[in-house]
Amino acid sequence: MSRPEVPLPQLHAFTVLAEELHFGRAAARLGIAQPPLSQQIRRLEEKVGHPLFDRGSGGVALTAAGRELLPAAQRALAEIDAGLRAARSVGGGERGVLRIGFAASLALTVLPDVLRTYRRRFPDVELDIREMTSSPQLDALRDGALDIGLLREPPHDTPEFGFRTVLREPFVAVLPAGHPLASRRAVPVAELADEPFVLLPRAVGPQLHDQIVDLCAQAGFTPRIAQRAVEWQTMGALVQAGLGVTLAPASIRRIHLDGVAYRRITPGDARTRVAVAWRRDDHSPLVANLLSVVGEQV
Amino acid sequence: MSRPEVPLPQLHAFTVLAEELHFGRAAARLGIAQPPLSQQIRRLEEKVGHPLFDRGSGGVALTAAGRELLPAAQRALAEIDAGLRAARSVGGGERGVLRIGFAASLALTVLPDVLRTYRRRFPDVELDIREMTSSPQLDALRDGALDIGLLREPPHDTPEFGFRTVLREPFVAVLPAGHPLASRRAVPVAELADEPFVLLPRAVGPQLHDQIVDLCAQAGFTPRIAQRAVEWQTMGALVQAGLGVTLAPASIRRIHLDGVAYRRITPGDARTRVAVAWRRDDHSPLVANLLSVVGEQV
DNA sequence: ACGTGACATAGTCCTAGAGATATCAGGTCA
DNA sequence: TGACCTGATATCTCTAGGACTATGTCACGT
Repeated sequence: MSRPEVPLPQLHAFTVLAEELHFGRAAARLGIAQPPLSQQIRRLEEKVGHPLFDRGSGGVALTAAGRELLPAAQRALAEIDAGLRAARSVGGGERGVLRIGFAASLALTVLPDVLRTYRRRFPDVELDIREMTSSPQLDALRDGALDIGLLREPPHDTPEFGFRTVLREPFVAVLPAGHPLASRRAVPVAELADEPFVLLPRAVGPQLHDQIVDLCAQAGFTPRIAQRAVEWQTMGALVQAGLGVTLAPASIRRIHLDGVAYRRITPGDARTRVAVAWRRDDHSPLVANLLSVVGEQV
Repeated sequence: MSRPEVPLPQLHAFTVLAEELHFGRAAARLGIAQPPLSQQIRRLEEKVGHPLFDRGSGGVALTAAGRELLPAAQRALAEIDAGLRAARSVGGGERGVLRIGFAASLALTVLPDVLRTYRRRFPDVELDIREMTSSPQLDALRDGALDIGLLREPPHDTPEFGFRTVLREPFVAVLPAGHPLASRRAVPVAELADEPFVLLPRAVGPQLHDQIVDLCAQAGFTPRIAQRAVEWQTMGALVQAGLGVTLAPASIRRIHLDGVAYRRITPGDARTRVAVAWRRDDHSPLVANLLSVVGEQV
């Protein structure tokens, strides 16, 4: 493809004149006077090397050469138009694919909230959502397999990534409804010392796991872990069945289960932090938009 | 389709840079220095409203918006390129459709000569060739159903049409080989006075028909027409079968038939004129080219 | 620390394109 | 024949685009 020979405005003028077949009307449609239009056409004809219109008495008509050029010119103009529109919509983050990783513990709380808001603002963005634990999320972000991570307790010594806190939530005690402690408004953590615990496997979320264990340690005991479960629903079911109790982020309340009680704990100052993560050198508008949506929401 | 927003050179620079992914090399390919290329890209990005390239360390890469725009820009440039080429080839008469009408009597002589030469020079022109008698040819030319006519004895009071003589040929006598006159080198027309004649129907070619009858009249007789035939081959066969003689344009000699003799006539000064005809206000390059080919050939 | 490669920025120049107004020329039709 | 429509010409102005050279900045490798 060599350098362009003809300016686009001339091709545009050409197509309009080809439609109108009348210099005056075509010029009006182009918003210019008639003489400049005559010039544009003449220039174009000079560059093509042949007349494109027959200006005989009885009006203006396309020549064979003009009929040959017209569809090409129309397609080219349409291509550019569509291409610019597409580039703008993608560039503005209105369209595209956004790959989001999320920690399992957010599946029922933060994730749907964020997605709902984002989809309402950017309905044409395709969302590719994958459940992943924290460190694989960061790995995937690093090598570009992921655009956004949604995780708990982000590390803070990583200038490579940006983090924005979405939620800081306290912990609650999860008890069988019939448990004696369930009659209290708030449960002192120390009182759970002798209870069997249901907990997530450490590998699934080391930060959260350690935070819960720490809570117990601060209350003066090491939890006896009777059962492990990955999903919060499963964990709820285990508690319901009386296999143990647990401490969990407060958003677990959204899982309503008969026979399971959620109670504040004392001390109640511990918080688990949920954040979105992104690669700092990723300036994709999709990411920026998601972050701004998150920002509004918080 | 509204007025063009971006100049083509910018799109061209964009596609080249997208291929090279290196400002220096792309500029070299474009035959310009690097700074102007940077400017072009910057201007384009401003008009699009979003960056098209990521200039991070580690080289230049297309952004999502750039990836969106690239194929459209390439297609548009290719369209224009192809469109211009097509228009030029059609405009130069290198390509297109040329509709030619011809009189039956030229089917074996002038027509193939003209067509052969023309096809060699303009192999991409599609030829639409139809046998037509003279006046329908002129009618068809008039209302644009035909581009070129090839006929005998064109009328001369028609400023509407142009005519160019292709051939002026004498008449010959067509005789059975065994006929006494066939032993002569030249046949006086007057000697044919008592012979039965084979002639074309007047409606098929009034000018030629009348010219032959006139030849006889000048020799002092009115031909007795024993048989009519439209095609020259048929006429030859009739002569061969001894049903009569005839006078015909000399190019009929090209039809070699055993048992048929062609002889000069005396007086030998009568000529029949073959001409190409075209509409004077038709400036099609196809027509012009055909005329110039005919001009060279004569 | 220093050179080098790669791209951006600044400042300047030139030209082609696009626009306007005023006027001319060739039809058509009343 | 003269008014009118249509397109072409002539002339002028202005601007944006495209080009250059020189210089700056930043990251990277020795």
